[in-house]
Amino acid sequence: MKRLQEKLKTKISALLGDAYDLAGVEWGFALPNERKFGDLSATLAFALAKKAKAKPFLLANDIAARLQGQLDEIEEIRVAGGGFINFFLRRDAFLQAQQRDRDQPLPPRGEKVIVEHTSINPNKSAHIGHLRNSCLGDVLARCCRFLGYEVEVQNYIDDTGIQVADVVWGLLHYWKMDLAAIKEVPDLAAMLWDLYAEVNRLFAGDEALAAQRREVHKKIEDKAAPEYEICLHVAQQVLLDHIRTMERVGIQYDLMARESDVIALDFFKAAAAELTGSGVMLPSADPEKKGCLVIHYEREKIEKIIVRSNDTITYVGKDIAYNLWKFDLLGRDFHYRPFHTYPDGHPVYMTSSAPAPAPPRAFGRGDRVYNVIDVRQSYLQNLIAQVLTQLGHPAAGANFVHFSYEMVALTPACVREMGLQLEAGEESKPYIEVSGRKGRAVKADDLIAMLNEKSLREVQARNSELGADEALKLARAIAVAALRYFMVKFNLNTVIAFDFREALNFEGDSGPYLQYAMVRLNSILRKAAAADLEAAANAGAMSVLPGPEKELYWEMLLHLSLLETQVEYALQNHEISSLAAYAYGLCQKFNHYYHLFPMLAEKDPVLRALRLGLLLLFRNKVAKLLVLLGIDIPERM
RNA sequence: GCACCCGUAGCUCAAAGGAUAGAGCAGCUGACUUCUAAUCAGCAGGCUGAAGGUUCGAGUCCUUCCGGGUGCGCCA
Repeated sequence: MKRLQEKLKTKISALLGDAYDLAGVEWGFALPNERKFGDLSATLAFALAKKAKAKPFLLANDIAARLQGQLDEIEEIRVAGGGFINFFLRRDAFLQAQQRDRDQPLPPRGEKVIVEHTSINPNKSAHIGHLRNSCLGDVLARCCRFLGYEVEVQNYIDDTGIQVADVVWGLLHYWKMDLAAIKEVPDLAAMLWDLYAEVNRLFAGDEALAAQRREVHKKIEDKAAPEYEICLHVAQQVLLDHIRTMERVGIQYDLMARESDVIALDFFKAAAAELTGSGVMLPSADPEKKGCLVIHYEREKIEKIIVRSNDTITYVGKDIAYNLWKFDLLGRDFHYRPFHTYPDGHPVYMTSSAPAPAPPRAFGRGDRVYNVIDVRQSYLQNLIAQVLTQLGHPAAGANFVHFSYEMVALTPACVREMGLQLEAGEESKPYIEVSGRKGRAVKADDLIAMLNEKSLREVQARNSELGADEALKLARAIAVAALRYFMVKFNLNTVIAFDFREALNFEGDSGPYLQYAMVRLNSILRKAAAADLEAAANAGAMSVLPGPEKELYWEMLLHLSLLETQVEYALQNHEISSLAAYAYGLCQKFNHYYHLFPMLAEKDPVLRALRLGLLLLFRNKVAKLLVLLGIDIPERM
């Protein structure tokens, strides 16, 4: 469909070139929401009318008359709605083209995209807020791959920050554990979840304890025993826990980039030379920030401290260096070591500061960078984009994308439901932000467990003859679909006020609905094959279909043809949710069609072949779409 | 104070400046002896927070106001 639209636009521009001055006129095609307005609608007359100060309706009529009969793909052109030029496609030709081209992959783009997502502090289990991040990032990466980009997924591990020191202090001085005892803990991340919340409560009211925490942080930075070893162990174990959690929902990484390596390899020193040399980073003129090096943030006219008066580097400073590296603009590289291998054989590498054999593929060197980070970090992300441009890298500045999304929050009712305390004044709030620090969040593993449990009950109720292992496997696939769909179905700037009932929904606008449609469709195609009713990829001419069915058939065909366009739209407009909506709409259309027209029982072989041919095309397109959403299609449901 | 986001059906959300603002959930009717009812068909539910403006056309863009949220630290 995308190629067809481009082709038509070129032809139309050529045909009208003599009569109209199209230079600078912005116009395009849209799919009218009702088929009576045609298959493609052009707003050309409106755009032209604005420029020529003429009546859109008259212009549209003239244009339509000039184009009539000139375009091979078009059956008819009509003018409606005061100036819309509506095109009706030649349906049989379109059907044949769709069936012919359905397995053509998109050509490689020759560009590398780096997607950073997840990036959870390695000091506690992941929660639902992190799941939104990872699901969005994962679908984003899959879309880029689908569109022909080389994709590298990075997960940034802040293993040196104060939050890790928090739990190290807690383990060592509050729970009085030593390294050996800590290594014995089976589910460290979940245990630290509670510890992290508890120590933060303690620190809040006690300056002496807070000082102890800073002391622990300093010992970690100085690599002092046993703090440093405990820190390393904690960060590694928690990271493995995160990897396990995300793997459960089908999310994988290529590279774990550690902040400790950014520091150890002096990345900032290289960045600082550039920043100072170009005058982007300056000593602060503010007496309160005496001795600090700052960058002026133009958008809000404030200064951001990059180097503190004690010469230590702030988080932004490290992040600037790291992002320069992503674009290969730093002149330095990490070392790399294999870290983990997924069951499917996919390896994950970890950065390292110690020299190591070169990995089989080069990391970094991105042409475009997506940082999937919630909207609350916009200020810092915008600052980084500004700095890239100021350092003389406008291309990098333009290709540095903060893939920003709103937070996941809990409703006060949800907080109470979990047996947690509400603070003063929170009862009347619409929602309360999730916080690992306060221990106020739904743990990712807990939510997945609830989904698995509910899913298993549903599976057993419907498939009593299924073995326990099979049922469990099926239940998990359904749970993952429900979770992933829920996490991406909202617009990015919609705050998700988390609700157990909605997250656990398997009906209607949900992941399992999509799976169910595909399972049903596959079942029909399986039975068709068994009954020697060959489903032909080239099923004939749809013009032989009777009226109402023809319209439904066409509706599905037309929308199926939009897959590539939809993925490009989702990427360009940062609306992953539009893909979920697209998938849902397609499956709704299929279910509707299914209930009206029999496939296997149809006696007329011509009709049957047409219907089965549509199912083949549907399976082809929607299977690709569900891969993008990370939703598996089970054998049965 | 400065910057950003949101306000649409009872609830949760869609709507790519376009044609009659759509879904799901909840409610009510109906459809399994027929390709899987995790489905489908139907009913009901709306002055898109308010007022101005721009436009052939505004839920969408601009201005102001009202109501909510977030960010702005020598934390990360």
